Amino acid sequence: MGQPPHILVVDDHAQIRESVTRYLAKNGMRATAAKDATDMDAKLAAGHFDLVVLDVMMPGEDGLSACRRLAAEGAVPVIMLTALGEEPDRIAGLEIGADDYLAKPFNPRELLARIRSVLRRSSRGEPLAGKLAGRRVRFEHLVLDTDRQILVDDEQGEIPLTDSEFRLLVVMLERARMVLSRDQLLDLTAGRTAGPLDRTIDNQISRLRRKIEPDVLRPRIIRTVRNGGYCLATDVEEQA
Amino acid sequence: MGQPPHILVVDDHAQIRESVTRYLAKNGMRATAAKDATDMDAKLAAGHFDLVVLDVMMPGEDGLSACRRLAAEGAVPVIMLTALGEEPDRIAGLEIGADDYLAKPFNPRELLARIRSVLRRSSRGEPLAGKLAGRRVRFEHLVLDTDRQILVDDEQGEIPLTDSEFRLLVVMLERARMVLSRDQLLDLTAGRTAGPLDRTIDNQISRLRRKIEPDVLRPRIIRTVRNGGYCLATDVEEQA
DNA sequence: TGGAATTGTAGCGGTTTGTATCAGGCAACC
DNA sequence: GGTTGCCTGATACAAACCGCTACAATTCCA
Repeated sequence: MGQPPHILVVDDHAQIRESVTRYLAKNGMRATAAKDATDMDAKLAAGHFDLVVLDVMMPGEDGLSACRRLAAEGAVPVIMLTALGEEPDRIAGLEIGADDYLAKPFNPRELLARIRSVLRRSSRGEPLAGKLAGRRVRFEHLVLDTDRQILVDDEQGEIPLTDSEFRLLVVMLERARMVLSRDQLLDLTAGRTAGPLDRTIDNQISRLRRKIEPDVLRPRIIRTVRNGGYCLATDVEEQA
Repeated sequence: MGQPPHILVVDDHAQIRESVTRYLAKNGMRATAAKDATDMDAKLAAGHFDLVVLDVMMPGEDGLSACRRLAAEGAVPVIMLTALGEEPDRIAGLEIGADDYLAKPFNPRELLARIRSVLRRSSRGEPLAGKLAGRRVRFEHLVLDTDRQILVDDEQGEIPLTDSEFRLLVVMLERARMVLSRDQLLDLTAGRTAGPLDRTIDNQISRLRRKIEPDVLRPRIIRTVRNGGYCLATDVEEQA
């Protein structure tokens, strides 16, 4: 793993969130906190995570229900935290698709060990193009072929994309019409966090625009949001 | 899962062996018992198992030691049974490479849930379950005959593969659409870890591409992921 | 044991990508 | 309306990465 793994901690108790994220950060991981299932969904959409630590008891959507959703999607492994410690609940957690669980109160060291264990198991690579792997999608006058990593222009034919152009485009297509900050884009495409003078994303956007915008001086597909980031301002539809 | 999973239960107490194997059999699994590490090795060599349930405390070779061996080999997932229930030991079990553990005395239903959880986890990333052996698979314009270690091109006929080309191709076919780092590939094909200037995998990819890519200059089947590794970007289907 | 095939190592060169820098544009404020 | 300051677009350059060839080491087999 080139980058330290990124963990999302979901718990409604602020104190637990903070102590856990701090402990994980101290032990060489990146940790982000979410306060409920809605927050979790937002964070998952906005960044890249290698594992989710999920509390069972939460206001709003239940932890078990949230876990079931994540497991069905299969994109990210889950460790459940249960305050009950009762067998039926513990078993329910596993049967629902959690990769592991831990009874509260727990030893942080043990949580860390379990996270490492689950990560080791699921350390095989992620799919290249995310949910778009193996598909072809159309937007405006272009069709992206994710297998061949090329764009097909309705008139001009094939346009090859470099790796970073391709990753950036895939990330934006998966989040069409959402405003994505440079930080988010850098996290999603390269899995790293930006330095203070980082113009990497600006540069890549510029290069990508040259390949997809009919009029580079007045970009329509990738719109700039001043002080916000960038936004793919077009509809995306799947192609047979 | 076509076949019911086959579980090997290793414990020196005859009573536990029997009750566990009986319980697993009643719940749709095949279960076999072994009374110590030596017996375990014999059973593993004689047949195929999907998971090993391993007691920590055993006469002869220690359970932790046996677990370390199995984990190093990486062929089969392990669930440890510990009579102690003490944290330090539990953590040691995970750090040694066990996929999960359970403290005695345990609820058989929970053991079953954990077995299912680990099996689900370890089968998720292996679409063909590593059991490409003895099968024939098709991808793009090629059919790989694993028995003869030969590719059959739809038009050009048979293409022989060297050992390392074959191993590399099998590993990638088993993980189609996943991005595999050079480290992972070297580990999976040769069982060793890469040095700092190791270009072995690049070289083997290059040689393999020459045999399978219609246009070597623009590879379509095995794609390079800059800073990531390689990815087999095509569907793989089993052939009768 | 000798020769052929296979596999690992070294190095060159092209491509891609991150960083630095400058120029233009938008907004706020006087 | 002009000016100032920040933000973004574009260019240039340097470093990193990867493909390929050539060669050395190893293995395999007769």
